[in-house]
Amino acid sequence: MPTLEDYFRKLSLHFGPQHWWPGETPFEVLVGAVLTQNTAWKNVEKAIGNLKTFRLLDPHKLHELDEETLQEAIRPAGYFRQKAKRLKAAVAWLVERFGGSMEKAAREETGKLRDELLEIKGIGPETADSILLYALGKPVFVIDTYTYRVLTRHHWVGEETTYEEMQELMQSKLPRDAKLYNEYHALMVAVGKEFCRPQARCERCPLKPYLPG
DNA sequence: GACCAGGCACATC
DNA sequence: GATGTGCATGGT
Repeated sequence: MPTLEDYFRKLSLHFGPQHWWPGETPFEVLVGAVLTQNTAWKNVEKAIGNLKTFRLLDPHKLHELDEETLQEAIRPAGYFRQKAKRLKAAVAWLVERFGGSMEKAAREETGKLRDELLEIKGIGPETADSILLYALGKPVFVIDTYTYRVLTRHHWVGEETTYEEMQELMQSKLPRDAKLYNEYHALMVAVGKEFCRPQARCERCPLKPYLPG
């Protein structure tokens, strides 16, 4: 019976290094984490490209920016009215709590940061954990729709398992290592995209044979 | 033209 | 507590 570490090795061999998160700075990762909610990354790239073009990809700039202008800039990412509000809320937290510095934020304790992020309207567990892991380097395993699909299809967990339970499973069975969680989650997305779509053909999935279930 | 995409908050029973 | 719905653009 394969272990989660076996899965990691198989995925690494098949897909190679993933170089996640696709963003140049911690703040860009935070912005991307909000914009990618239920949205293809391709669309997020356009939105972030707009922000860069107008030199708006900066905590203080975004904090001062009016919401309508922000909406227009991020329109390609979809749900642009909601996301403008959510981004403003996240940026306000960063500016007011840490003077806009992701480096300062990274020095705060992980559990405290997670609680604070979850209090922000529009930031749920996945967005919070993506920020913690990929922007702040905290050892937190991110569960997303692909991770959920891979774990359930391979019978690691049942369909009804909650976010926190899956996260706890991954973290309890793997060493507490941000680099490992980073690469592992990225690989989950890679295998999920190619082999674990809703109507997927699993024949060539590198994770076969599945666990018995 | 359906279906899907690195979710989340809120309404209603 | 569980179940349903709105949010929106863009690629396949």
